[in-house]
Amino acid sequence: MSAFPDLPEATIARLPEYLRALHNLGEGGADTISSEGLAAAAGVNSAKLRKDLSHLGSYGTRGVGYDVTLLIEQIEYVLGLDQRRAVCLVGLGNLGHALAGYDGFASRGFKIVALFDADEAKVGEQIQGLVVRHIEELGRVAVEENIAIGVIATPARAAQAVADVLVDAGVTSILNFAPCVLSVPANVDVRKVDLAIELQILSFHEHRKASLTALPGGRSAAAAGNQEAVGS
Amino acid sequence: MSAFPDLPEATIARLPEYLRALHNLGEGGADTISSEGLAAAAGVNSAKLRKDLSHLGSYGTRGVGYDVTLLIEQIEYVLGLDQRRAVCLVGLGNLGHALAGYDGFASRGFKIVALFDADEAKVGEQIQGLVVRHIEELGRVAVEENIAIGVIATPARAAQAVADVLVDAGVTSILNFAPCVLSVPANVDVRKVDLAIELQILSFHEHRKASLTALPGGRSAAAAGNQEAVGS
DNA sequence: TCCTGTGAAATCATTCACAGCC
DNA sequence: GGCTGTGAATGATTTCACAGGA
Repeated sequence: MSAFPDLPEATIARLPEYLRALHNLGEGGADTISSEGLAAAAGVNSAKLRKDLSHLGSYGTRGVGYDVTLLIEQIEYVLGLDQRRAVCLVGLGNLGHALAGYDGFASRGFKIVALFDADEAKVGEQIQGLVVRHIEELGRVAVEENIAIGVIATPARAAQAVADVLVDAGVTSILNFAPCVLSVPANVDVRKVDLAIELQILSFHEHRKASLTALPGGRSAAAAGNQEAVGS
Repeated sequence: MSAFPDLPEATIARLPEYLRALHNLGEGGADTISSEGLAAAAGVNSAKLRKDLSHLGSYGTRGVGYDVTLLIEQIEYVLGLDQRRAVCLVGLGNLGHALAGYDGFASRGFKIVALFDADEAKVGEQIQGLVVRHIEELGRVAVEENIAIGVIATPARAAQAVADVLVDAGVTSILNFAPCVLSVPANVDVRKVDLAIELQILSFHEHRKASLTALPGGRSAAAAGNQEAVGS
Protein backbone atom coordinates (compact mmCIF):
# COMPACT_ATOMS: atom_id res chain seq x y z
CA MET A 1 0.00 0.00 0.00
CA SER A 2 1.01 3.61 -0.30
CA ALA A 3 4.02 4.84 1.59
CA PHE A 4 4.22 7.96 3.72
CA PRO A 5 5.08 11.43 2.85
CA ASP A 6 8.40 12.27 4.38
CA LEU A 7 7.42 12.83 7.97
CA PRO A 8 10.13 14.76 9.80
CA GLU A 9 12.13 12.51 12.07
CA ALA A 10 11.40 14.76 15.03
CA THR A 11 7.68 14.36 14.44
CA ILE A 12 7.93 10.58 14.25
CA ALA A 13 9.72 10.51 17.58
CA ARG A 14 6.86 12.39 19.21
CA LEU A 15 3.96 10.40 17.77
CA PRO A 16 4.30 7.60 20.33
CA GLU A 17 4.10 10.20 23.08
CA TYR A 18 0.90 11.61 21.64
CA LEU A 19 -0.46 8.12 21.39
CA ARG A 20 0.18 7.42 25.03
CA ALA A 21 -1.45 10.69 26.04
CA LEU A 22 -4.46 9.93 23.86
CA HIS A 23 -4.93 6.53 25.44
CA ASN A 24 -4.85 8.13 28.87
CA LEU A 25 -7.36 10.76 27.86
CA GLY A 26 -9.59 8.17 26.26
CA GLU A 27 -9.61 6.08 29.41
CA GLY A 28 -10.48 9.23 31.29
CA GLY A 29 -13.62 9.43 29.20
CA ALA A 30 -12.76 12.18 26.72
CA ASP A 31 -14.27 11.90 23.24
CA THR A 32 -12.60 14.93 21.90
CA ILE A 33 -9.52 16.95 22.82
CA SER A 34 -8.07 20.31 21.82
CA SER A 35 -4.51 20.75 20.62
CA GLU A 36 -3.92 22.67 23.81
CA GLY A 37 -5.14 19.82 25.99
CA LEU A 38 -3.35 17.07 24.13
CA ALA A 39 -0.16 19.09 24.04
CA ALA A 40 -0.27 19.50 27.81
CA ALA A 41 -0.85 15.79 28.30
CA ALA A 42 2.10 14.99 26.07
CA GLY A 43 4.44 17.63 27.45
CA VAL A 44 4.90 19.75 24.33
CA ASN A 45 3.49 23.08 23.20
CA SER A 46 0.36 23.26 21.13
CA ALA A 47 1.85 24.80 18.02
CA LYS A 48 4.28 21.96 17.70
CA LEU A 49 1.56 19.42 18.24
CA ARG A 50 -0.67 20.95 15.55
CA LYS A 51 2.20 21.10 13.11
CA ASP A 52 3.07 17.47 13.80
CA LEU A 53 -0.49 16.29 13.32
CA SER A 54 -0.95 18.36 10.21
CA HIS A 55 1.74 16.22 8.60
CA LEU A 56 -0.52 13.19 8.96
CA GLY A 57 -3.41 14.92 7.28
CA SER A 58 -6.38 16.81 8.59
CA TYR A 59 -8.00 14.89 11.41
CA GLY A 60 -9.20 17.72 13.62
CA THR A 61 -12.29 19.88 13.55
CA ARG A 62 -11.89 23.63 13.76
CA GLY A 63 -13.61 25.07 16.77
CA VAL A 64 -13.81 21.66 18.40
CA GLY A 65 -10.57 19.69 18.50
CA TYR A 66 -9.49 16.16 17.65
CA ASP A 67 -11.62 13.05 17.93
CA VAL A 68 -9.69 10.89 20.36
CA THR A 69 -10.57 7.50 18.88
CA LEU A 70 -10.00 8.57 15.31
CA LEU A 71 -6.66 10.11 16.10
CA ILE A 72 -5.50 7.01 17.97
CA GLU A 73 -6.35 4.89 14.95
CA GLN A 74 -4.57 7.26 12.63
CA ILE A 75 -1.37 7.39 14.63
CA GLU A 76 -1.37 3.63 15.18
CA TYR A 77 -1.74 3.14 11.48
CA VAL A 78 1.12 5.48 10.64
CA LEU A 79 3.37 3.81 13.19
CA GLY A 80 2.39 0.42 11.85
CA LEU A 81 1.21 -0.75 15.24
CA ASP A 82 -1.81 -2.51 13.83
CA GLN A 83 0.39 -5.44 12.87
CA ARG A 84 1.77 -6.62 16.23
CA ARG A 85 5.38 -7.12 15.29
CA ALA A 86 7.46 -10.03 16.50
CA VAL A 87 10.42 -9.08 18.64
CA CYS A 88 13.31 -11.16 19.87
CA LEU A 89 15.51 -10.38 22.80
CA VAL A 90 19.16 -11.35 22.96
CA GLY A 91 21.04 -11.34 26.25
CA LEU A 92 19.31 -12.30 29.48
CA GLY A 93 21.35 -10.67 32.15
CA ASN A 94 19.74 -8.28 34.61
CA LEU A 95 18.52 -5.92 31.94
CA GLY A 96 17.36 -8.66 29.60
CA HIS A 97 15.28 -10.17 32.37
CA ALA A 98 13.68 -6.82 33.05
CA LEU A 99 12.92 -6.29 29.38
CA ALA A 100 11.45 -9.76 29.02
CA GLY A 101 9.04 -8.92 31.81
CA TYR A 102 8.21 -5.43 30.65
CA ASP A 103 4.49 -5.29 29.98
CA GLY A 104 4.76 -2.05 28.06
CA PHE A 105 5.77 -4.10 25.04
CA ALA A 106 2.73 -6.33 24.81
CA SER A 107 0.38 -3.50 25.62
CA ARG A 108 1.73 -1.33 22.87
CA GLY A 109 1.76 -3.51 19.82
CA PHE A 110 4.73 -5.81 20.23
CA LYS A 111 5.18 -9.43 21.11
CA ILE A 112 8.38 -10.96 22.34
CA VAL A 113 8.51 -14.33 20.64
CA ALA A 114 12.00 -15.58 21.43
CA LEU A 115 14.84 -15.19 23.91
CA PHE A 116 18.49 -15.99 23.29
CA ASP A 117 21.67 -16.12 25.30
CA ALA A 118 25.17 -17.45 24.76
CA ASP A 119 25.51 -18.74 28.32
CA GLU A 120 24.73 -22.48 28.53
CA ALA A 121 23.68 -21.95 32.13
CA LYS A 122 20.85 -19.69 31.00
CA VAL A 123 19.71 -21.77 28.05
CA GLY A 124 16.60 -23.71 28.98
CA GLU A 125 15.57 -21.28 31.70
CA GLN A 126 11.95 -20.28 31.47
CA ILE A 127 11.07 -16.58 31.59
CA GLN A 128 7.59 -15.19 31.16
CA GLY A 129 6.48 -18.35 29.45
CA LEU A 130 9.35 -18.48 27.00
CA VAL A 131 12.34 -20.79 27.07
CA VAL A 132 15.76 -19.23 26.60
CA ARG A 133 17.45 -20.67 23.52
CA HIS A 134 21.08 -20.84 22.59
CA ILE A 135 22.24 -17.99 20.44
CA GLU A 136 23.22 -20.38 17.67
CA GLU A 137 19.54 -20.91 17.00
CA LEU A 138 18.99 -17.19 16.50
CA GLY A 139 19.46 -17.15 12.74
CA ARG A 140 17.09 -20.01 12.09
CA VAL A 141 14.43 -18.97 14.56
CA ALA A 142 14.47 -15.33 13.45
CA VAL A 143 13.56 -16.42 9.95
CA GLU A 144 10.99 -18.99 11.08
CA GLU A 145 9.22 -16.63 13.43
CA ASN A 146 9.39 -13.74 11.00
CA ILE A 147 11.06 -11.50 13.53
CA ALA A 148 10.97 -7.83 12.62
CA ILE A 149 12.84 -6.27 15.50
CA GLY A 150 15.80 -7.50 17.52
CA VAL A 151 16.64 -6.15 20.95
CA ILE A 152 20.26 -6.46 22.02
CA ALA A 153 20.90 -6.51 25.76
CA THR A 154 24.25 -8.25 25.77
CA PRO A 155 27.60 -6.90 26.96
CA ALA A 156 29.21 -4.52 24.48
CA ARG A 157 31.80 -7.02 23.30
CA ALA A 158 29.11 -9.41 22.03
CA ALA A 159 26.80 -6.87 20.47
CA GLN A 160 28.32 -6.57 17.00
CA ALA A 161 28.32 -10.32 16.44
CA VAL A 162 24.67 -10.50 17.49
CA ALA A 163 23.82 -7.64 15.16
CA ASP A 164 25.53 -9.46 12.29
CA VAL A 165 23.46 -12.58 12.89
CA LEU A 166 20.26 -10.56 13.11
CA VAL A 167 21.04 -8.78 9.88
CA ASP A 168 21.83 -12.03 8.11
CA ALA A 169 18.50 -13.39 9.28
CA GLY A 170 16.74 -10.50 7.60
CA VAL A 171 15.98 -8.39 10.66
CA THR A 172 15.94 -4.74 9.65
CA SER A 173 15.37 -2.97 12.96
CA ILE A 174 17.53 -3.20 16.04
CA LEU A 175 17.19 -1.67 19.47
CA ASN A 176 20.61 -1.67 21.09
CA PHE A 177 21.17 -1.39 24.83
CA ALA A 178 24.85 -2.26 24.64
CA PRO A 179 27.15 0.73 24.98
CA CYS A 180 28.79 0.52 21.58
CA VAL A 181 28.33 1.57 17.99
CA LEU A 182 26.95 -1.08 15.65
CA SER A 183 27.91 -1.40 12.01
CA VAL A 184 25.01 -2.44 9.86
CA PRO A 185 23.95 -2.10 6.22
CA ALA A 186 22.15 1.08 5.27
CA ASN A 187 18.73 -0.56 5.08
CA VAL A 188 18.84 -1.53 8.74
CA ASP A 189 17.68 0.92 11.39
CA VAL A 190 19.41 0.97 14.73
CA ARG A 191 18.24 2.87 17.77
CA LYS A 192 20.33 3.01 20.84
CA VAL A 193 19.51 3.40 24.51
CA ASP A 194 22.44 3.98 26.83
CA LEU A 195 21.46 4.48 30.42
CA ALA A 196 24.80 5.90 31.47
CA ILE A 197 24.69 8.48 28.71
CA GLU A 198 21.42 9.82 30.00
CA LEU A 199 22.94 10.23 33.44
CA GLN A 200 25.97 11.96 31.99
CA ILE A 201 23.79 14.48 30.23
CA LEU A 202 22.04 15.20 33.52
CA SER A 203 25.43 15.48 35.16
CA PHE A 204 26.40 18.21 32.73
CA HIS A 205 23.35 20.24 33.67
CA GLU A 206 24.05 19.69 37.37
CA HIS A 207 27.56 20.89 36.82
CA ARG A 208 26.34 23.96 35.02
CA LYS A 209 23.73 24.72 37.65
CA ALA A 210 26.33 24.33 40.39
CA SER A 211 28.62 26.82 38.70
CA LEU A 212 25.81 29.36 38.83
CA THR A 213 24.72 29.11 42.46
CA ALA A 214 27.50 31.50 43.41
CA LEU A 215 25.68 34.32 41.72
CA PRO A 216 22.14 35.26 42.75
CA GLY A 217 20.04 34.11 45.71
CA GLY A 218 21.40 30.58 45.93
CA ARG A 219 18.28 28.43 46.33
CA SER A 220 18.76 26.45 49.47
CA ALA A 221 17.56 22.86 49.49
CA ALA A 222 13.85 22.92 48.70
CA ALA A 223 11.65 24.15 45.92
CA ALA A 224 8.04 24.51 46.90
CA GLY A 225 5.32 24.54 44.29
CA ASN A 226 4.81 22.43 41.28
CA GLN A 227 4.93 24.40 38.12
CA GLU A 228 5.12 23.05 34.63
CA ALA A 229 8.12 22.96 32.31
CA VAL A 230 9.99 19.81 31.46
CA GLY A 231 13.63 19.54 30.54
CA SER A 232 14.24 18.70 26.92
CA MET B 1 34.16 28.14 39.21
CA SER B 2 33.37 29.63 35.85
CA ALA B 3 30.36 28.37 33.95
CA PHE B 4 30.30 27.14 30.37
CA PRO B 5 29.66 28.92 27.21
CA ASP B 6 26.31 27.88 25.87
CA LEU B 7 27.16 24.51 24.46
CA PRO B 8 24.48 23.42 22.00
CA GLU B 9 22.22 20.79 23.52
CA ALA B 10 22.93 18.47 20.59
CA THR B 11 26.62 18.68 21.30
CA ILE B 12 26.16 17.90 24.99
CA ALA B 13 24.19 14.81 24.10
CA ARG B 14 27.07 13.53 22.00
CA LEU B 15 29.91 14.18 24.41
CA PRO B 16 29.27 11.02 26.43
CA GLU B 17 29.47 9.01 23.24
CA TYR B 18 32.83 10.55 22.38
CA LEU B 19 33.99 9.81 25.88
CA ARG B 20 33.11 6.15 25.60
CA ALA B 21 34.86 5.91 22.24
CA LEU B 22 37.94 7.61 23.66
CA HIS B 23 38.11 5.19 26.56
CA ASN B 24 37.94 2.30 24.14
CA LEU B 25 40.65 3.77 21.96
CA GLY B 26 42.81 4.49 24.97
CA GLU B 27 42.53 0.92 26.17
CA GLY B 28 43.49 -0.15 22.68
CA GLY B 29 46.74 1.70 23.16
CA ALA B 30 46.17 4.84 21.12
CA ASP B 31 47.84 8.03 22.34
CA THR B 32 46.45 10.22 19.68
CA ILE B 33 43.43 10.07 17.38
CA SER B 34 42.26 12.01 14.34
CA SER B 35 38.80 13.50 14.08
CA GLU B 36 38.13 10.97 11.36
CA GLY B 37 39.07 8.06 13.59
CA LEU B 38 37.22 9.25 16.65
CA ALA B 39 34.17 10.08 14.59
CA ALA B 40 34.10 6.54 13.21
CA ALA B 41 34.42 5.08 16.71
CA ALA B 42 31.57 7.22 17.94
CA GLY B 43 29.33 6.73 14.93
CA VAL B 44 29.16 10.32 13.67
CA ASN B 45 30.82 12.17 10.81
CA SER B 46 34.05 13.98 11.31
CA ALA B 47 32.83 17.49 10.55
CA LYS B 48 30.26 17.24 13.29
CA LEU B 49 32.82 15.89 15.71
CA ARG B 50 35.24 18.72 15.02
CA LYS B 51 32.54 21.31 15.40
CA ASP B 52 31.44 19.77 18.66
CA LEU B 53 34.94 19.67 20.08
CA SER B 54 35.69 23.17 18.91
CA HIS B 55 32.99 24.37 21.30
CA LEU B 56 35.04 23.08 24.22
CA GLY B 57 38.12 24.94 23.09
CA SER B 58 41.11 23.96 21.06
CA TYR B 59 42.45 20.64 22.27
CA GLY B 60 43.68 19.15 19.01
CA THR B 61 46.89 19.56 17.07
CA ARG B 62 46.68 20.34 13.37
CA GLY B 63 48.35 17.71 11.28
CA VAL B 64 48.23 15.25 14.15
CA GLY B 65 44.89 14.87 15.90
CA TYR B 66 43.66 14.84 19.47
CA ASP B 67 45.56 13.64 22.50
CA VAL B 68 43.39 10.88 23.87
CA THR B 69 44.14 11.37 27.56
CA LEU B 70 43.82 15.13 27.43
CA LEU B 71 40.55 14.99 25.59
CA ILE B 72 39.12 12.48 28.05
CA GLU B 73 40.00 14.78 30.92
CA GLN B 74 38.49 17.75 29.16
CA ILE B 75 35.20 16.06 28.38
CA GLU B 76 34.94 14.58 31.85
CA TYR B 77 35.49 18.00 33.30
CA VAL B 78 32.83 19.60 31.13
CA LEU B 79 30.33 16.89 31.99
CA GLY B 80 31.16 17.24 35.65
CA LEU B 81 32.10 13.58 35.94
CA ASP B 82 35.07 14.29 38.15
CA GLN B 83 32.74 14.60 41.13
CA ARG B 84 31.10 11.18 41.34
CA ARG B 85 27.50 12.21 41.90
CA ALA B 86 25.19 10.47 44.28
CA VAL B 87 22.19 8.84 42.67
CA CYS B 88 19.11 7.31 44.23
CA LEU B 89 16.82 4.82 42.61
CA VAL B 90 13.11 4.67 43.32
CA GLY B 91 11.07 1.62 42.38
CA LEU B 92 12.57 -1.86 42.57
CA GLY B 93 10.51 -3.89 40.20
CA ASN B 94 12.17 -5.76 37.36
CA LEU B 95 13.65 -2.67 35.81
CA GLY B 96 14.75 -1.20 39.12
CA HIS B 97 16.59 -4.39 39.98
CA ALA B 98 18.36 -4.29 36.65
CA LEU B 99 19.34 -0.67 37.12
CA ALA B 100 20.60 -1.30 40.64
CA GLY B 101 22.92 -3.93 39.22
CA TYR B 102 24.04 -1.98 36.19
CA ASP B 103 27.77 -1.55 36.39
CA GLY B 104 27.82 1.14 33.75
CA PHE B 105 26.83 3.61 36.45
CA ALA B 106 29.72 3.06 38.82
CA SER B 107 32.20 2.83 36.00
CA ARG B 108 31.13 6.13 34.53
CA GLY B 109 31.12 8.53 37.41
CA PHE B 110 27.99 7.74 39.39
CA LYS B 111 27.27 6.00 42.64
CA ILE B 112 23.92 4.65 43.64
CA VAL B 113 23.67 5.45 47.33
CA ALA B 114 20.06 4.61 48.16
CA LEU B 115 17.13 2.50 47.00
CA PHE B 116 13.47 3.14 47.75
CA ASP B 117 10.18 1.38 47.21
CA ALA B 118 6.64 1.79 48.47
CA ASP B 119 6.04 -1.94 48.78
CA GLU B 120 6.56 -3.14 52.38
CA ALA B 121 7.46 -6.56 51.01
CA LYS B 122 10.48 -5.09 49.26
CA VAL B 123 11.64 -2.83 52.08
CA GLY B 124 14.56 -4.44 53.86
CA GLU B 125 15.59 -6.50 50.88
CA GLN B 126 19.29 -6.28 50.14
CA ILE B 127 20.39 -5.52 46.59
CA GLN B 128 23.97 -4.99 45.52
CA GLY B 129 24.97 -4.20 49.07
CA LEU B 130 22.22 -1.68 49.67
CA VAL B 131 19.09 -2.13 51.74
CA VAL B 132 15.81 -1.06 50.17
CA ARG B 133 14.18 1.66 52.29
CA HIS B 134 10.62 2.76 52.48
CA ILE B 135 9.76 5.63 50.24
CA GLU B 136 8.77 7.77 53.20
CA GLU B 137 12.43 8.04 54.06
CA LEU B 138 13.24 9.42 50.63
CA GLY B 139 12.96 13.09 51.53
CA ARG B 140 15.17 12.83 54.58
CA VAL B 141 17.79 10.55 53.07
CA ALA B 142 18.03 12.53 49.85
CA VAL B 143 19.04 15.58 51.84
CA GLU B 144 21.38 13.67 54.16
CA GLU B 145 23.17 11.87 51.36
CA ASN B 146 23.30 14.96 49.20
CA ILE B 147 21.66 13.19 46.31
CA ALA B 148 22.03 14.99 42.99
CA ILE B 149 20.11 12.73 40.65
CA GLY B 150 16.99 10.66 41.18
CA VAL B 151 16.07 7.75 38.95
CA ILE B 152 12.37 6.88 38.80
CA ALA B 153 11.57 3.29 37.85
CA THR B 154 8.09 3.07 39.36
CA PRO B 155 4.79 2.48 37.59
CA ALA B 156 3.47 5.57 35.84
CA ARG B 157 0.79 6.25 38.43
CA ALA B 158 3.37 6.69 41.19
CA ALA B 159 5.92 8.69 39.26
CA GLN B 160 4.60 12.22 39.78
CA ALA B 161 4.39 11.80 43.55
CA VAL B 162 7.95 10.51 43.63
CA ALA B 163 9.11 13.43 41.51
CA ASP B 164 7.43 15.85 43.91
CA VAL B 165 9.26 14.35 46.87
CA LEU B 166 12.57 14.43 45.03
CA VAL B 167 12.08 18.06 44.10
CA ASP B 168 11.17 19.00 47.65
CA ALA B 169 14.33 17.30 48.82
CA GLY B 170 16.36 19.56 46.55
CA VAL B 171 17.12 17.07 43.78
CA THR B 172 17.44 18.97 40.51
CA SER B 173 17.94 16.18 37.99
CA ILE B 174 15.62 13.29 37.32
CA LEU B 175 15.87 10.35 34.98
CA ASN B 176 12.37 9.02 34.39
CA PHE B 177 11.66 5.51 33.13
CA ALA B 178 7.95 5.71 33.84
CA PRO B 179 5.82 6.29 30.74
CA CYS B 180 4.34 9.62 31.74
CA VAL B 181 5.05 13.32 31.68
CA LEU B 182 6.37 14.82 34.89
CA SER B 183 5.59 18.31 36.10
CA VAL B 184 8.54 19.93 37.79
CA PRO B 185 9.80 23.47 38.45
CA ALA B 186 11.84 25.08 35.70
CA ASN B 187 15.16 24.62 37.50
CA VAL B 188 14.80 20.85 37.51
CA ASP B 189 15.99 18.82 34.52
CA VAL B 190 14.09 15.73 33.52
CA ARG B 191 15.21 13.20 30.99
CA LYS B 192 12.97 10.42 29.94
CA VAL B 193 13.64 6.93 28.67
CA ASP B 194 10.65 5.02 27.37
CA LEU B 195 11.47 1.60 26.01
CA ALA B 196 8.18 1.17 24.21
CA ILE B 197 8.59 4.48 22.43
CA GLU B 198 11.88 3.35 20.96
CA LEU B 199 10.21 0.26 19.61
CA GLN B 200 7.39 2.29 18.16
CA ILE B 201 9.82 4.48 16.29
CA LEU B 202 11.44 1.37 14.84
CA SER B 203 8.01 0.09 13.97
CA PHE B 204 7.35 3.18 11.91
CA HIS B 205 10.47 2.60 9.88
CA GLU B 206 9.57 -1.07 9.42
CA HIS B 207 6.17 0.00 8.21
CA ARG B 208 7.68 2.44 5.77
CA LYS B 209 10.22 -0.06 4.51
CA ALA B 210 7.47 -2.65 4.04
CA SER B 211 5.43 -0.24 1.96
CA LEU B 212 8.39 0.12 -0.37
CA THR B 213 9.29 -3.52 -1.01
CA ALA B 214 6.64 -3.64 -3.70
CA LEU B 215 8.71 -1.37 -5.90
CA PRO B 216 12.27 -2.30 -6.92
CA GLY B 217 14.21 -5.52 -6.47
CA GLY B 218 12.61 -6.58 -3.21
CA ARG B 219 15.49 -7.74 -1.06
CA SER B 220 14.71 -11.22 0.05
CA ALA B 221 15.63 -12.26 3.56
CA ALA B 222 19.37 -11.81 3.93
CA ALA B 223 21.83 -9.01 3.56
CA ALA B 224 25.37 -10.12 3.03
CA GLY B 225 28.25 -7.85 3.87
CA ASN B 226 28.73 -5.54 6.72
CA GLN B 227 28.92 -1.97 5.63
CA GLU B 228 28.83 1.05 7.84
CA ALA B 229 25.97 3.49 8.32
CA VAL B 230 23.96 3.62 11.49
CA GLY B 231 20.36 4.66 11.76
CA SER B 232 19.80 8.02 13.39
C1' DT C 1 51.22 17.14 3.52
C1' DC C 2 48.03 16.18 6.93
C1' DC C 3 44.52 17.51 9.91
C1' DT C 4 42.18 20.92 12.94
C1' DG C 5 39.19 24.88 13.59
C1' DT C 6 35.70 27.70 11.63
C1' DG C 7 33.04 30.99 8.78
C1' DA C 8 29.39 30.49 5.40
C1' DA C 9 25.69 27.74 3.26
C1' DA C 10 22.26 24.45 3.55
C1' DT C 11 19.08 21.86 6.00
C1' DC C 12 16.01 20.82 9.60
C1' DA C 13 12.91 22.11 13.51
C1' DT C 14 10.29 25.26 16.27
C1' DT C 15 7.51 29.12 17.03
C1' DC C 16 4.58 32.90 15.61
C1' DA C 17 0.47 34.70 14.09
C1' DC C 18 -3.52 34.58 11.62
C1' DA C 19 -6.82 33.08 7.80
C1' DG C 20 -10.46 30.05 7.47
C1' DC C 21 -13.82 26.79 9.13
C1' DC C 22 -17.11 25.08 12.62
C1' DG D 1 -15.94 32.65 19.71
C1' DG D 2 -13.02 28.94 19.69
C1' DC D 3 -9.75 26.08 17.50
C1' DT D 4 -7.35 23.91 13.59
C1' DG D 5 -4.15 24.15 9.74
C1' DT D 6 -0.41 26.54 7.75
C1' DG D 7 2.58 30.06 5.51
C1' DA D 8 6.26 32.93 7.04
C1' DA D 9 9.87 34.04 10.51
C1' DT D 10 13.03 32.56 13.57
C1' DG D 11 16.26 29.54 15.61
C1' DA D 12 19.13 25.32 15.88
C1' DT D 13 21.94 21.88 13.76
C1' DT D 14 24.46 19.86 10.19
C1' DT D 15 27.36 20.00 6.39
C1' DC D 16 30.60 22.13 3.27
C1' DA D 17 34.88 23.75 2.06
C1' DC D 18 38.98 25.78 2.99
C1' DA D 19 42.40 28.87 5.56
C1' DG D 20 46.06 28.17 8.39
C1' DG D 21 49.09 25.82 11.89
C1' DA D 22 52.13 21.59 12.87
